Amino acid sequence: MPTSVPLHLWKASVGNACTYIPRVDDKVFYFPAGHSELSSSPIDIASEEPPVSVATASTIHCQIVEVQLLADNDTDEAFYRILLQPCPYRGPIFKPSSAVTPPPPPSTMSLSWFSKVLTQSDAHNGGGYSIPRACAESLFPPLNYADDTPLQTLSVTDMHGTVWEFRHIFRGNPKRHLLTTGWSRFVTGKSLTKEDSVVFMKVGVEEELFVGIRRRRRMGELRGRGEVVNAMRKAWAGETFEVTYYPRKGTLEFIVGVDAVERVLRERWAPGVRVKMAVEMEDSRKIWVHGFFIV
Amino acid sequence: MPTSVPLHLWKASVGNACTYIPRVDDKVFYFPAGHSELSSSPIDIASEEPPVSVATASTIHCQIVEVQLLADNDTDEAFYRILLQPCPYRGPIFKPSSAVTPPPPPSTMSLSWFSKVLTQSDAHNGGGYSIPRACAESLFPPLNYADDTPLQTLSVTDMHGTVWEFRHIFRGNPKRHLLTTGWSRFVTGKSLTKEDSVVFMKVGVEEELFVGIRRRRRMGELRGRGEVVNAMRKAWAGETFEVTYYPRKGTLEFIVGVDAVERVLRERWAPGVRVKMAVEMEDSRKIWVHGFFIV
DNA sequence: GGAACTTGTCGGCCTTTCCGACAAGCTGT
DNA sequence: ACAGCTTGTCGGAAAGGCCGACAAGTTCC
Repeated sequence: MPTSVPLHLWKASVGNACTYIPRVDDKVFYFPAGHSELSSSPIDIASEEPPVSVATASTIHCQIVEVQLLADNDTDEAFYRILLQPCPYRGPIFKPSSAVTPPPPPSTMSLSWFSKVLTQSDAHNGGGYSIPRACAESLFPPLNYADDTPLQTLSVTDMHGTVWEFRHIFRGNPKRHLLTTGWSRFVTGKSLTKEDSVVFMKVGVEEELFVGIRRRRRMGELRGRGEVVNAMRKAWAGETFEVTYYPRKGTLEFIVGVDAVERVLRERWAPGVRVKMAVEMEDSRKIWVHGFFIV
Repeated sequence: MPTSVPLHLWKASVGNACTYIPRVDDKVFYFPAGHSELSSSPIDIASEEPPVSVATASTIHCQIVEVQLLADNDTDEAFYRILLQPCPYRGPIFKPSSAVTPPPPPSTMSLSWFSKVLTQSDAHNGGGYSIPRACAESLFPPLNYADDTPLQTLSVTDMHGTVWEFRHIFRGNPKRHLLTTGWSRFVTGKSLTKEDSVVFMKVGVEEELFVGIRRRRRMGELRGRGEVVNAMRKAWAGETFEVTYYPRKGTLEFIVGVDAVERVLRERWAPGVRVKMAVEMEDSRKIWVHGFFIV
């Protein structure tokens, strides 16, 4: 029932809220404890009936059997549903360091994207949307700035294939980019509120435009208690099990690629080690962060 | 490229603007003269180069090879495109009079429909649509008339599968049925103007609602000159040819079922014969017409 | 031919949303 | 710290569209 979403759109849609993107045949670690935190009602492993003997296993090594990258029908949010087969973990396989992190297969499809957290004004007031200048200039077709008030109509496709039209105008004093006509309909249609994020994406040479949504926070991110307990039981029994995960800022990831775990071990990272890393911000800028590795 | 439309919706959509609906294997008469009238620029058969020797043939008997019932992408209008194979006409086949007009195969799918020519107010003023009482009562789900101002939201699918939502309210003094919210968007979306017709249809036990459009008149009804001449040439040469026809009030039908022609002959109708016939009006009412058969 | 009913049009008014003014906040120097 | 740029919020104004009043047109007796 949920809409299947192509990989590149799915990635841009979740942004950096999801560090690991599942692929078929990948080896991963499943963290039951993390999973149980996302249950809609608390799971007390000790008192489950019949007992969940998984309690002592902090992680379960699995291979991914099937991957579905999807968009939620109600909220438009990108999420994944995967099938996992528990299998023995035989320790890290030695690879020459040059081959340790194979570069992702080069995408033949160009994609640029820009996300913005909706302000009060964007979400309700007046019915318009302030487009960050960088977004307008890097994603949308160029306006004719010779005109008095340059404007164009944008056709943007959402994750379900529905096309939305927006009037993009450059006006006011000082001049700024705005979405006017059509924006209000989008906001009500998608039930967007103040702190939700909207992601505009430009794909390929035809420069087709897409739009994704990251919700501020929602009850929906919790999975049914039965679903979670069921997955834990099956995982422990060694049976194939299914997991649904909504990537979201601040939501624990309980499926982690083996590579990532092993890299931590290999690099001998430990609390206190100084790190410097490039972080992609919500608004697409990159910043450097200096700090200490904590856990 | 145009959308394919199921038979029952197609029928309701054209209403009585099309007396003959093509079916594969049907025997029909093709009237080149009628076809040429619908060319975008006049066809002078005498001066066509190379010559169109079809001039003397007033009708060409054909069998239908292929039928496509379609909806125009731009205007939503129902039209058909058929493939015809010219074949010799061997005269009427004798049938016992009881079998002369076989009843159409009983449809397992119920369909009711109601059409209305848009008034000035419907098409522009105020943004609402006056629903004829009979339309509201026979097609739309029953309102709760105990309420002060009964209202409901209708989901209606157009010929391309797009769903439109309309607020249906029963208000005013005297009370009347109206479409308000959503109607204006439909009018602009479909570029409807004053004399266009809108057809609401209810299908099957689930009472799904559909909407079709009959345009008031449009240049588009004329076919390309080359297309028409080409069909005429091929027909005369006995080759399979293609014909596109937009049924419209007052547009000559140049494909006529053999049955219809033969019935005229059989009944010995001639100019001056008195007739009395049931005519289905645009607004779905039936009236009796007394008059004289003219041609 | 008259009463009852149906529905097209209109002006009023409420809601939506488009607009520039202004200023807060950020960036880069 | 300051100048210049970007963009969030606001009140005014225009447009869109919902409303009942009214009356023209129709149907049914």
